[in-house]
Amino acid sequence: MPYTTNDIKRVEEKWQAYWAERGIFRAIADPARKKYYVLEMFPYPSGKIHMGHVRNYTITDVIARYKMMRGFNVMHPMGYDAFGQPAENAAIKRGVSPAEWTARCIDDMRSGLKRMGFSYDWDRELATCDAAYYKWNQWIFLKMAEKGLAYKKSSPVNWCPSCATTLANEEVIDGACWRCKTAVIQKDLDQWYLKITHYADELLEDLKTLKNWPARVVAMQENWIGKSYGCDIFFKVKGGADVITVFTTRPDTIFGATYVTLAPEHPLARKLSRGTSQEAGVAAFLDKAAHMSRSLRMSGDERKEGVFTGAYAVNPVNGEAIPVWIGDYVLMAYGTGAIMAVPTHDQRDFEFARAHGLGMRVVIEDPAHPGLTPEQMTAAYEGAGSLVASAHFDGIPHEEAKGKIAAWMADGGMGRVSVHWRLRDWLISRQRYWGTPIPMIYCAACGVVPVPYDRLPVRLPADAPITGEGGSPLAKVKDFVAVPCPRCGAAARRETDTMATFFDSSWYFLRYCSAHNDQEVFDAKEAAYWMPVDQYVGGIEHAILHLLYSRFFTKFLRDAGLVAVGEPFDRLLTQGMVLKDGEVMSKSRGNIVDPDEVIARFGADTLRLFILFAAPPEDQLEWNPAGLEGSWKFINRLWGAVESRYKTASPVSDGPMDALDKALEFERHAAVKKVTESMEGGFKFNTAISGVMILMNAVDRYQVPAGDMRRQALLNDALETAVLLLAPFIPHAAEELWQMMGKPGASIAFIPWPVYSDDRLRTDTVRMAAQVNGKVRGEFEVPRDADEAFLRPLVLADEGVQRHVAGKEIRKFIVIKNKLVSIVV
RNA sequence: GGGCGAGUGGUGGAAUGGUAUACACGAAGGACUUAAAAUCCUUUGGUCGAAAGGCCUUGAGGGUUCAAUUCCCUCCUCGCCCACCA
Repeated sequence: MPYTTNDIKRVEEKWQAYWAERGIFRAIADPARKKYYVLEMFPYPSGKIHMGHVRNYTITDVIARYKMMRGFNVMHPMGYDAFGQPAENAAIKRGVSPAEWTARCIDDMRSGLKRMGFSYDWDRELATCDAAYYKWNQWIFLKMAEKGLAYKKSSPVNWCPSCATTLANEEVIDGACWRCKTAVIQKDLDQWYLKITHYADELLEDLKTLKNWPARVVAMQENWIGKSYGCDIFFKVKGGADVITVFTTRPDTIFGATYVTLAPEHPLARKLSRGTSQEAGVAAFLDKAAHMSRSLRMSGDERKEGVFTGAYAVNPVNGEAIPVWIGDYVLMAYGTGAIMAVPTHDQRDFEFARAHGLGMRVVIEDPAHPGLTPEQMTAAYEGAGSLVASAHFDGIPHEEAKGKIAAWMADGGMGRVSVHWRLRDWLISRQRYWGTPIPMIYCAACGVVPVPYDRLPVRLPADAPITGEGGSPLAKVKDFVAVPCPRCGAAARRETDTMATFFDSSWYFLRYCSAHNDQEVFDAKEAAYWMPVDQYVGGIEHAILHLLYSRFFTKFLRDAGLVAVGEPFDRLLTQGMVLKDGEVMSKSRGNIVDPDEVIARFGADTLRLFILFAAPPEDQLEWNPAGLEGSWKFINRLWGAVESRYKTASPVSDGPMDALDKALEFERHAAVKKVTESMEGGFKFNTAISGVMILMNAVDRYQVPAGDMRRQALLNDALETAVLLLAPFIPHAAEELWQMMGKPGASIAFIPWPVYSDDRLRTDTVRMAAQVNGKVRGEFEVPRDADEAFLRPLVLADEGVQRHVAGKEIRKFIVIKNKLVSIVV
């Protein structure tokens, strides 16, 4: 009678095969039906699925199945983000080709996913390493190049010496490679970029429309895009023609500028020192800075390194000549690579000035310390105040002064209002093998020539030597490199770098709409129906990179006329991590639990139920073997109840319901309401499941005398409702139980979601509490909607209430209908 | 340094102004059993009390309110993200 391990295996395999054979979850665009596109972040196939995947995809699967029952035409696809470095590492370590290794990992993952019973439309399965997919990466790249949004330039790039490749800014974490943690250094290279900054304003503005994204993800993207309003101010170099343009967000402090600082990479840094006594010192400093890794240079805390150039710059607002320094705390890549230093009102400038004995002048008065002199200061004053020592701007509050001074400088040609962004263009060239070849050709006569569209894909050669040491493996494949120029026919050579893999994942959600179209990047009609993704689910670690790039690609493809929407993901849910013993479950920590072992013992339904019940989806989830057994026990109880108490001989209700019947009906409707509201109000699966547990507790209490058809019918209803409500969570058991109940239909996934009626939840009497001075002193069973006239004598007669009211004056008697009365004495 | 979030029983968690601790796990006691497992029943925030009942309790302190886990202020702790971004 209990649901044994053998039952589980039999039932789960049976329904997985059934779903696959019947194509139950195949999605077909149908304009007559309302669509729902539910998507998880596709996995990198590095082996078998792990608990993080299981959690992510279980969440998505419940949403998909719930929406099916709500009548939506649901698309729920799956694929593999299959290019990337681990495949190359495997090639080096185990001598197996990346293609072969990846194919094997994909097979492992697919079978793991199938064992979980996910409702995928497997017909849409894709892998980014297939030429049928990456051909369209190349196509998109060429389209971007046509619009000037993909371009090549030489510039200092982040270089990981260990991976021997370039990294995007987004891939540099704390100055180190996001993958191997090696310190990243700066290196000049000729590389391909995507002009994401073209969309900076829109990427920022449209964040406001993403009302169903977690606020923190929106905030993170906002910070990342980093729009700053301020001024560019022109400082002429004394005794020369050069002009140093600085960027500041604090034009109100211009009268307090006591020196100018250049980034070490600034074009004037070396030039200005020439012929001065500082020349040798500057050269030494610049050499040192150039060879230092970014993380080392940025780790200087308060020890700000710098050197005087020997030159002076003229402050345009007062004609004062102030020294020009070079400082390692100024970044070439942000603003103009030069700043005006106001040590009294900027902590970094303050520290630099103190370290190098530079001048200071107070220009914003701290209301708490009027008349403060620089000598008395122990830190910069960055707060609010009015201007002093600032010519005719004295006395103006500093916020107001910003605009006034900016306008005044602009009028006088001293500066201009400006906006600077933190966001930089996206470097996509990688000196790697296992990625999409960049479809460009270099011809001595014609220059950089795109591969013609009709010659795509540029296939990745199977035989590149992968050593992991420096340079692009493709450069060593002669047959690949040598190519006639498409324009003049002369001997030319191919680009041998491949694309960053984030390129692949920036549009895969569009490819799913017509996954096997070999004529177009995707079918515009299909995309028009399915897009945007209604619900996207994935890890917070993709809050910036993947989501920002996907938004960028969607805007580009919209401008290219291929898709109507400008934002790809309507709702976003970031699921929490899976922990064990308080630490993130990971292979390197050696604290992983293998989903397959759990499935073998308890089944996929139990695993799903545990993961969903143990915590809300956004929260961290602590792995708990006892909780797992609890979930198994609950499925067992349900199984046992249906098996032993459900009667299929279609009993009909006869006679009016008594109090016990009404109580069961109440619980049944309450459960439907609770689960429905938990789903609609942000997918609170844990409370949804607890709602069904409460119903099952009521079922257990409900006795059906033999032959009592009315009660049997009500019990049947309750059990059917419980099975339906649980169908998205434990689909295998639900299908089996539904079948045991003799119910028709191809799958429980398409049985309409149960409805509840508020009438059934409205009881004749309600329990009310009585508070005296805010403390509960009594409880009453009273008729619904009882008013003060009814309640007052009743409540005041109560012994418990009397104890606290007797002999005191009743000041207030407040009735909150059907909830409580509050007495103040 | 900046931003965002969190802090509730032994544990995971519930409640978003109205009876704090739903639901589950764990624990204790009991039934069944030769025994164990499974299952079922009872109890389970702390504290004082024989009991009735009282007092305390949602990180700490204050405030608003008849009523605060929920709103406001101050502080503490933890987590995540960003960070010499001018």
